[in-house]
Amino acid sequence: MDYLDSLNEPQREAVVNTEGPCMVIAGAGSGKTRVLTYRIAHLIRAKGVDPFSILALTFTNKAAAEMRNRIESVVGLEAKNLWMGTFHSTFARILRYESDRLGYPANFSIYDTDDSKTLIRQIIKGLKLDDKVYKPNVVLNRISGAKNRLISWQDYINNPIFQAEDEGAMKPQMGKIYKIYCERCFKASAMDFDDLLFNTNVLFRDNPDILNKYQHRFKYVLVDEFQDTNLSQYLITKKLSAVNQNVCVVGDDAQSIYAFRGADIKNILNFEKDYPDLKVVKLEQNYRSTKVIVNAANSVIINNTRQLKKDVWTANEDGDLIELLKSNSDNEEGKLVAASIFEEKLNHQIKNIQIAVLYRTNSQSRAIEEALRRANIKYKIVGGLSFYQRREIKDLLAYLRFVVNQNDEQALRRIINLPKRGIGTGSVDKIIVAANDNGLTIWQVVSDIFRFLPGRITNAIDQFAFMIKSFMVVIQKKDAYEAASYIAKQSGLLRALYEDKTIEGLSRYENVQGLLNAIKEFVDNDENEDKSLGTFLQEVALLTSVDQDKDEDNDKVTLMTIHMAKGLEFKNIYLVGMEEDLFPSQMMLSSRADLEEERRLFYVAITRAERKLFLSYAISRYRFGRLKSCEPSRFLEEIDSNYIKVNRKFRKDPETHSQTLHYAKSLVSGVKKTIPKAINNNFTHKPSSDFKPSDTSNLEQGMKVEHLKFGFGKVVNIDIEGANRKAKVLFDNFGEKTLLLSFAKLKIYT
DNA sequence: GCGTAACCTGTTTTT
DNA sequence: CAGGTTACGC
Repeated sequence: MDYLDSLNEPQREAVVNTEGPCMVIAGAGSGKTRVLTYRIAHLIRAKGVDPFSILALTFTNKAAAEMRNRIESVVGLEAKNLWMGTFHSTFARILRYESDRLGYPANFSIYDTDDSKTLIRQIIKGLKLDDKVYKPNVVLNRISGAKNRLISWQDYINNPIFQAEDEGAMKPQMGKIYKIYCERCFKASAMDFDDLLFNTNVLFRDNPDILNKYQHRFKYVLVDEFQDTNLSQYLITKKLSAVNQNVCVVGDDAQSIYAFRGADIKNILNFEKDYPDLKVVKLEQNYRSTKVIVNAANSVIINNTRQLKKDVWTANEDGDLIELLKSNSDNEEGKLVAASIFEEKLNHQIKNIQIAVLYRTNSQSRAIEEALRRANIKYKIVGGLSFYQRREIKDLLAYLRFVVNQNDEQALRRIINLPKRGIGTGSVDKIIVAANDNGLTIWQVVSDIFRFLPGRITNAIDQFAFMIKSFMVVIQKKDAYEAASYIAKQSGLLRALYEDKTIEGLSRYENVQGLLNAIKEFVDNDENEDKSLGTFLQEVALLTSVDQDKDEDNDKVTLMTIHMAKGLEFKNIYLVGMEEDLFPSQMMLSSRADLEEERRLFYVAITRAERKLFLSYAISRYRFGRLKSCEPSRFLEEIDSNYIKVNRKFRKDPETHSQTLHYAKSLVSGVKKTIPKAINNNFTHKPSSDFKPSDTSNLEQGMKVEHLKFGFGKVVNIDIEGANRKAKVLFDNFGEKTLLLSFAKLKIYT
C-alpha cells in the first residue's frame, strides 16, 4: 500500500488497526484528517469493506465535504456510497425514513434557531410571563442543554433538582415552557436541531429492530472532532457501534471549543472506561507549524488543568517570532493589519489565500473589512450572517416549507401576510386559538376558514388557502426547482422584491434568484436520487453557508471567527482583538471551566498558523456604539515571552534568536523543560483589595511583587532586550514566569 | 391593520 | 451602531 509509506508510525497504527474500538488523540496539525481519510481508504482498498457499511460523522458540513473530496481522491468513485456527513444531517435522514415510529410525518420541518426562539417568545407571551425574566435566548439554551443530555420534558418536570435550580434563578415556569415547546414543535411536525439527535436516541431506544438494522448496516463508525460531541451524540455513536465495536474516534481535548453547545470533554475521558480493550493512539508530531508557534501554543495550553497528557512537538524550523501589533483603536487595528499584510506579501511572496484574519466575534470583521478594502487587498468573509439566515431567503423557504408541511406553524406565521394581504397578527392568533379550541391543526382552520372563523378577514385568508392548495398540487407534479420558481412567482414574493429598486432590494432579489439556482443545482445533481422539494428542504435546513464564492479570483484573504477556523491552516494568521472582555469574552469569565474553554480557543487560533503569527490588540474600541478603552488580553501574558517580538522597529536581535533556538531545541529533544509549570490549581490569585499596579520602571531583582493573577512572588531577574523589559518572577503558587513589563500589572511591595 | 418614529437592548461562538 | 420592538396616528 503506497499511501501507508507517507505516514509516520503512530499515524500508520491508527490507519491499520481497523478492527475494534480505537481512539486517536491528535495534537494540532498532526495529520488528523489525513489519518481519518487513509483509514477509510484502507478499509475499502485493503480490507475490501463495502463503502456502504462505513459511517463517518463530522460536525460541520465543510469538514464532511472536505473529507469526502480527499477520500474520493484516494479511492475514487467508490467513495460515493459512503455515509458521510454531520451528525445532524445523517440522523435527519434516518429520522425521515423511520419517522412513523416516532409519530412524525416523513416531511417534518426542521426549525432553525430563529424559529425556536420565536416559538419560545410566543409561549412566554402566552403564559403571560415577563420576557425580561424569561429571556428567550436563555430559555432556549436551557432547553437545548436538557435535550443534549437526553433529559426529556417529563424527566425535567419530575426532577426536583431542576425545579430548585429554576426557582433559584427566578424562573419557576421553565419546565412548563419546555413542555409546551415540545408539544408545539410536535404539533407543527417540526424538530429543532437538538431534536434531531434527541429523537434519534429515542428511536433507537424504543425500536430495537431499527437499532439492529443500522447496527448491522454500519460495520465501521468513525467520528471526527470527537471532543465536540455532546452526550446525545456520544450515545448514538455508542449504540450504533455496540454490535461490531468497530468505532474509531479522533479528537483533541485541547481543541474542545463547543462546550457552550453541550460538548463534553468527559466523553473523551470516559471512552476508555466504556471500551476496556480500547486502542489509543497519540499523534504528537506537528507537521504544520514552526517551532516558535508550536511551543508558544504549548506554553499557553499548559495553563489549563484538565487535559490529557500530550507532547506536541515539531521538527520544522524555528521560524519567525510572534509579532504583536498594538493600535489605538479598532479602525487603526484594521489599518495596521492591512499594512502588515501588504508588507508580508511584498517581502515573503505570500499570497492572499495563505493569509487569514481571525477574531472572536463576527462584529469585529467590519473594521478589518474596511481597511482591507481601502488597501485594495482582496478578502472574503466566511460565516457571519449566512446566506440562509437572510430575510428574503427565509421568506421563500418558509413558503416552501409550508407547502410541504402544513403543520409548520412558524412557517405559516411568516408567510400568511407576506406580501401584505391584510392578515395581521391578531387574525393569526385567532386562528391558532380556534385550532387549539377545536383540536384541529392550523391548516384545517385556515383551509376551511368560513366554517371555523366567520368574520371580516375570511376573504383574504381564503384566498391565501386557495393559493397554498394550488402550490400543493404543483409540488406533486413538478421537480423541486420548477415548483419553487412557480411558488416564488405566484406568491408575489418575487414581484415585491423586484419592485423594490433600492440597493438592498436589488440584492434581495438576486439572493432569491441565488436560492432558486441552488435548488436547480440540487435537481441537476445526479447524486441526489430524491429530487423532491421536501428532501431539498431537509438538507438546506442544516446548511449554514453556501458555496457562493463563484468568483474566478479566489486569491483572497480569509476573514472568519476562530470557531470557523478550526481544522484549517494558513501560512500567516492575524489574530485581532486580543483584549480583555473581548478575548477572553466577558461572558466567559465567570468560571474556571469557561475560561479554560476560551484558552483552548486561543490555542486553536495560534495553531492555525504555519509560519507566522500576528497578535493584535487595540487600546480602545467601539462597543455598544460607544468608544471604550480596553486592556491587553491576559492570554498575551501566558505566551512564553521568548517567542514574542514586541516592537516591530527592533529587528531580530541575534541573542534573542539564539536563546529561542536553544530553548526550542531543548523542548524537542526532551531535555529539561523550562516551561513554567502551573503548580497550583487555584483559579486565580485573589488580589489584595487595594491592588494597584505600580510603575515598574524601577523594578529590580529581589523585589517582592504581587501579580493580579499569579499572586505574590519575587523578582529573579530583569532582562532588557531592545525596548522591552522582561522580569522573571518566581511566584509562590505558580512557579516561575517571565513577564513583559509593558503588559504585566505588578504591585511592588519592597 | 398598517406605517412611521422613537426606543431599547444587546453582541460569543454553530448544527 | 443596528436590529428589533413598541407606541401611536392614520
